[in-house]
Amino acid sequence: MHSDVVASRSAEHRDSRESRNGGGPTLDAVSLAIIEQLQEDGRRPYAAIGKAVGLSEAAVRQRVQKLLDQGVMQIVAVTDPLTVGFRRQAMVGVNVEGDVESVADALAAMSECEYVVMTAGSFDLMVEIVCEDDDHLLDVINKRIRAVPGVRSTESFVYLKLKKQTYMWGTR
Amino acid sequence: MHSDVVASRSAEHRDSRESRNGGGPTLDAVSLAIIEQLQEDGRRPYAAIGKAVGLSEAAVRQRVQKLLDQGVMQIVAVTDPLTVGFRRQAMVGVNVEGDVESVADALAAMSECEYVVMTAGSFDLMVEIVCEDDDHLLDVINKRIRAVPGVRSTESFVYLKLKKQTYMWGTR
DNA sequence: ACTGAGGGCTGCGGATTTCGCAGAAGTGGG
DNA sequence: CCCACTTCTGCGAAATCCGCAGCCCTCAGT
Repeated sequence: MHSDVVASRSAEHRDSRESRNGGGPTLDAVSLAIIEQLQEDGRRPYAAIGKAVGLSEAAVRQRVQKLLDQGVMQIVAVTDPLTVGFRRQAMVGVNVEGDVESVADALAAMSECEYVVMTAGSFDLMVEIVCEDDDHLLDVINKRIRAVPGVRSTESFVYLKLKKQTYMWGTR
Repeated sequence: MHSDVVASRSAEHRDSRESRNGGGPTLDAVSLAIIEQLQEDGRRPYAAIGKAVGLSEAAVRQRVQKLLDQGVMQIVAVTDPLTVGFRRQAMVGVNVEGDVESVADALAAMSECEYVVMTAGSFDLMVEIVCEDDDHLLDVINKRIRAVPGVRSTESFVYLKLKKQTYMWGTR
């Protein structure tokens, strides 16, 4: 049933990942399998996960705790704020002059920013923001974000409808 | 400790939400409080949640189950794919001629699309895609997405570094 | 006003899961 | 070879999850 995962565990000490990113902890095939289990159901019991990946309940528990401590993953409830019904959302593309990373940090410090990513392309930064209402949204975009030193320009995309939201990569 | 939440539960039968979105179930203050608890820790025991929101363990369990069944929220493990180390990601802005929603559905059906949202602004759709490697990314953007009927043009923003990723709205 | 249906909450056992710890097994450095 | 370190296993105790029966409240219908 799960012999493939078990076999790969002892066969490979380290896989080829981790080489490109700067500082991420190494993940073996078993931890990946555990993460996939928890992507399907964040409350799945450790014993069930252990059966699926070929480990004891206690071992799964240790690895999950370490993954959480290291910040590799987090187990949380996610919702569509628009469905929940009380927020205005937008994606904002940002162009920066000077140090992009410091601007990204400044934006990430804002509580309204839920998602900040550095990109290649006609924007240097993409930022997802969540607001109370239209006034709040306007304030955040035109006052707060544009006020950050180094922000040259912004372009906003107000959310009309969220069509898909998954966290199942690696499971397909 | 939690008297504010308890008081508000009996004080208001329904709050003013749900009016703007098309079909989302109504959420009262207690369900919101439960969701906030699970946004902090998706594995928090029902009894602890009940103590925080002023409900019995069984009642919390019923509500959580209903929220999951209704699709209002999901409890999952989330990671930064770049930290995990084995994917290429990009945000793609899409312009559409004709029916935007049908194009959105077509893109949402693709397994590489993790996030699809209809927007107002210079893009009709924003799509986040997750790929194996650069070749896969190129293939998805230039062949698969552009091949969808109604797609007029696309613009890509390859992810360089994810700076922030939270699910804590409503908790601040 | 009475009644019956429906939804939601509580309390309570029994089954299951989580938790902490001690011991075993594998690994690398001195 | 031995020691320090890490990781896995097994197991009992404590906590949690789960299903169920009963109660309360609301709301239509008569």
